[in-house]
Amino acid sequence: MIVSGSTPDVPFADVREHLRRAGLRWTPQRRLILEVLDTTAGHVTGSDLVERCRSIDPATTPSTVYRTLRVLEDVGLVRHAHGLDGREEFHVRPADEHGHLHCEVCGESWEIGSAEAAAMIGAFRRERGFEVDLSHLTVVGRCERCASAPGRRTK
Amino acid sequence: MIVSGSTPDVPFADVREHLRRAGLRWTPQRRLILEVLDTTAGHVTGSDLVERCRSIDPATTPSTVYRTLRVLEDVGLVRHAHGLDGREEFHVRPADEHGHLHCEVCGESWEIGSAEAAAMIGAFRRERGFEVDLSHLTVVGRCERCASAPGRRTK
DNA sequence: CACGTTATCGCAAAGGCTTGCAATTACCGG
DNA sequence: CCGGTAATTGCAAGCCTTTGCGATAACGTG
Repeated sequence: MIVSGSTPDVPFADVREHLRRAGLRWTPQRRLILEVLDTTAGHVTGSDLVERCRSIDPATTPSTVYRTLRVLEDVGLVRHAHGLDGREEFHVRPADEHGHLHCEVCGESWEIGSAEAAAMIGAFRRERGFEVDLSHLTVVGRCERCASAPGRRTK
Repeated sequence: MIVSGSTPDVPFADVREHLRRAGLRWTPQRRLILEVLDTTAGHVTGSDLVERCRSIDPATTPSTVYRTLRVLEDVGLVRHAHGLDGREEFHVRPADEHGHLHCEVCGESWEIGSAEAAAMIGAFRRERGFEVDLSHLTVVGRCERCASAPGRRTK
């Protein structure tokens, strides 16, 4: 659904280093997961990722995938946002973060660039000392096209 | 966790009318659910609601509760937002909508009033024709206190 | 290169939520 | 107040995700 920009190559050597520094290990499972994540344009849900990994290595286990996603996220290599239904959607951490705009009627989504978000982020920082996590931001509502017509939930 | 304002009384007669107009029915199960929802300060997750309803009527069934929540939301009597983990949190539709701010470190949350959100909502409307759904808005990041210290995920 | 420590894996079970389907019952009309 | 139609309910089964636990295997050391 979301088709974002490039496909940044993740230097596995660096990843391994990243993990090692945190006392973590570099395993074939983690490598596969990261590889698939990296190959994927846009975002993936946990179950999608499990499926994709399985198509490469049928032995892939859900628990390992989900746990690995957390580990990679803790280390800062991966990020997640939430889809329209609240499910987590993962992606390799991009150079410049962005949030998402979801139309609750047609289900389409758009990216919110950091420039566009600057004003609101600044406002929360200024008035609350709150540091907004842009890549985690999901704004739901109705897009221009759907805003005119009535109706609710498509999904 | 969230303890919002008043406990608005829902006039059941009106609700019944609301439903009837949409060709829907007023059943004891729906009444119980709405009653519990109305009695609850702040937001509830689906499973919380099931539990609360069960403490009143042990015969309460999850599927009915979840389905009823959707129906009530479609009719406009109930709304939901997303917690830190993405789970839906329901509440009787308040007179004035508000969004939420969640600190991903300490887990605390605050309300974003419509006045405070006006600028950002206006910006999306102006620049994208996008109509933001404030009561569905969940902004995640780090609160003032937690922003200084490092660390990730508390939960 | 073998060994020990301990992070990680795979499994199984459980919790949260959704969905198909047959039985029930709210509601309208007579 | 009775009967018929269609919305709802309850159940069972299923998907998604998390978690405890024993077995496995990275990785650093000797």
